[in-house]
Amino acid sequence: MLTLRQLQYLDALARHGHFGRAAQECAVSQPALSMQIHELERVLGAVLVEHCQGATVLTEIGAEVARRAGAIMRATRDLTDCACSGGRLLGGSVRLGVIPTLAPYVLPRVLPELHRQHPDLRLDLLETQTNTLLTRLAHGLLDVVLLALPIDKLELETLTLFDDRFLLAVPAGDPLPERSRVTTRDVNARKLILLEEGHCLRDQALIYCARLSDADSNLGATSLTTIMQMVASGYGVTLLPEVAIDAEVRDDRVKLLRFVEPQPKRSIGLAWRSTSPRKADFMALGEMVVEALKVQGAKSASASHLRDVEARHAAPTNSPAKVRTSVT
Amino acid sequence: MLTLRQLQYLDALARHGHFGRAAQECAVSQPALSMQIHELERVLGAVLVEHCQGATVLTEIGAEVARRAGAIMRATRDLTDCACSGGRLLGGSVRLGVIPTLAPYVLPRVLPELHRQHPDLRLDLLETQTNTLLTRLAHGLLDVVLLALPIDKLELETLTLFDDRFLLAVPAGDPLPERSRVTTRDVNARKLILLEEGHCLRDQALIYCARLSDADSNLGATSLTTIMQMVASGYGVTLLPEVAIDAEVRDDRVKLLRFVEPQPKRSIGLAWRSTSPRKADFMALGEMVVEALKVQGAKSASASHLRDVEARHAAPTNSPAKVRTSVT
DNA sequence: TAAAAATACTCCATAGGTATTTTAT
DNA sequence: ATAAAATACCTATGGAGTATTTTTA
Repeated sequence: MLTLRQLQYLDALARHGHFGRAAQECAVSQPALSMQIHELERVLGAVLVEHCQGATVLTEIGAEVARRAGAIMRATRDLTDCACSGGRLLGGSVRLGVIPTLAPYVLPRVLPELHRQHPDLRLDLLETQTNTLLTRLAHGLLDVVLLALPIDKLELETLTLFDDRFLLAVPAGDPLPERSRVTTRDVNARKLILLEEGHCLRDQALIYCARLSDADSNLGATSLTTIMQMVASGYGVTLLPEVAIDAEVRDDRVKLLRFVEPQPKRSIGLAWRSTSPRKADFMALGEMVVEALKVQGAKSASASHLRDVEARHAAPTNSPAKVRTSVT
Repeated sequence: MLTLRQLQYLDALARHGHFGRAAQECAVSQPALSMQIHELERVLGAVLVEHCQGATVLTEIGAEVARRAGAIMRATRDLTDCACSGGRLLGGSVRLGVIPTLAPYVLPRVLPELHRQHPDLRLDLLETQTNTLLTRLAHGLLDVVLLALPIDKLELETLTLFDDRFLLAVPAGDPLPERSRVTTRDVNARKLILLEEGHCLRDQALIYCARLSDADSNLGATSLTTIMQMVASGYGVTLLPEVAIDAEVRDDRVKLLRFVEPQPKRSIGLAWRSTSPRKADFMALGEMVVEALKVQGAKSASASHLRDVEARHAAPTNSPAKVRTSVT
C-alpha cells in the first residue's frame, strides 16, 4: 500500500539528496527512511534512487515521482490547514517568511497586535533572503512570505500592502543642506554602501542609481544596522527604507534627505501559493500589517529624526481598505 | 498522523453518503472505515460527518476536506500510474469506459490487437452511459473514456478519433427505393424507434430529426440489437451508426439507406482528466482504435449488407496520422 | 579509513476483523 | 422493528528504533 509517509520521505530525500539529512528533517532514523523508500520502490515497481559516484541521485522516473509526491504533500498540508482553521480566520498555524530588510522593523510592530487578536495562532517565523523564501514557499515549507514585489512566479498570488520609499542617509557633516531634495547624481558623487549580494534592497538601490554593480563593494555589509553605523562614521552614504528609520536612526551623526520626485521606493507585499486555501487568512494578515504600520508611523512622526519629512512617513501609501490581490 | 487511507475512505464516504457501502467499495469492514473516519476527525480536529434525519451527511468543512481528499487520491493514482508504466507506452493498467452504443462494435475489433501489442497491459472495462462515465472519470474511478464528442467539461482533454455517420434502417418492405438518399422528412414520416433516455445516440438522432422529444417513446429499447429486431419486424425505423452495421445487420429483413448531405453523424473520441500523466498512452490507444476500425472496415466493405455504400464505410473520416488533441 | 546506506532484530502502535451494542427511524 | 453506525476485543501486520554490516570513495 502506498502511504503518505513514503511520499513525504521521498520528497525530503529529493530535496536533500542524502538519506541521513532527509531522515533528520523527517525526524526519523536513517534506516526508517531508507526502508520506506525501498518499500515505495517495491510498491511502484520502479527504481527511484541510484548511487552514482558516491552521491545519492534520483532516477528520471524517481524525479518525476518526487515532483508529484511534493505536490501531494502540499495538497495534504492545504487540506489539514483548511480543516484545522475550521473556518476561523487565522486559526491553526502559519509559517511566515520575511526578508531581512523588513523583519526587524515590521515584526515588532505587528506581532504584539497579532498575538492580541489571535492568541491561539501559532506563528513560525523564518528570516532570509527572497530567493530562499520563494524556494521554501514553493516546496510547501512556508505558507506565506512578506517581501518586496513584484515577483515573477506564476504559481504565486501576491497582495501589495504599501510602498516603502527610500531616503538617502548621509553623515551629519555632509555638505548637502538639511532640507534639500537629493538626486541620483548626489548619490553617485558619494561612496555608496550597500548590503551584500542577494538582498533585494541592494538590487533596488543599484537600479535607481543606474549602476550595473557597486563600485565600492568592499564596503558591503550584512545588516542595515551595520551600514548605518558606517554612514554615521563617515564612510559613505546609503539608501535607507522608511520602515527602518525609527529603528536605525538613533543619533545625530546621520542626516536623512528626501529624493526629488519620483522618489525611489520598493513595494512591500505578501505572497503565497495560489493553491493555498488560506487566502482569506493571508489577506487578514496583510491588513494587520498595514494597520500596525499606520499607527506606529503616526506616533513616531512627531519624533526626532525627520524634521523635513511629512507626518506618518512610514504609513502605507495606498489605503489599507482597498488592498488588491493580483495574480502575478 | 494523517494517512492516505483515511483520505481514501473519506472520498468513498463522500461519494456514497453511507458507511457500509463506502466500506464495501474500499473492501474493508464497516467498523474499519468508521474508525478511520473518526481518526481523521481527531487528527484534523474538526467534525466532518453528521447524522441528520437518519442520513449520513458531510458537514460544510467535511465536504471541502472530502473534495481535497478526492483530488489527492487522483494525484496519487497519477503518481503510481506514471511510475508503474515506467516510461513504457501502455504499461501498467488502464480503466477504460465506453458508451453502450460503441462498446459491442468497437471493442471486439480493438481488444485482440491491443492485447497482441501490449500483452502486459491490464484493461478494466466499464460500459455505461455518458453521464456516468464522465462522473466516474472526474472521480478518478476511470482513466479514459470512449464516447461521442463534444463534451463540455473544462477539466477534460479530448482526442477526436473519427466520425461515425448515421444511416436509416428501415424494414425490407419499405417503399423507399434501395439506393435512394433519404432526408429528415422520410424519417419524420415514419415511426422512429430510439434507445431509452440517457443514451447520447438518442439525443443526437432527435436533434437531427428536429424533434424535441420522441413521440413514439413507447417503442424505446435498451439496446441497438433489440431496436434492429424491432425494425426487422416492421415496427418502425431507426438511425443506425455505421460502426454497428456489421454486427447489427444480420439478414435481409432490413434495408440501410444513406442520408442526403450533410449526413448526420456523431464524432467519436477519447476523453481523460487533463491532469493525467498518461496522455501519451491514451493517444496511442486512440490510434489503435482508429487503425483497428480501418482494417476491419476495409474488410467488411466487400461484404453483404451495403450495396450502395462506398468502401471502408466504418473507416475514420479524418486520417489517424493527424489526430488532434483539443482541450475542451 | 571514513562516511553513507543497507541489513538484522526487536518492540509496539495500530489497522482490521468478528461479534455485539447503541441509536435513530 | 430494522437498518446503520459505534463500540469492544482480539490478532497480526508493519513501522521505528538500536546495533551492526556492507559498500564505496
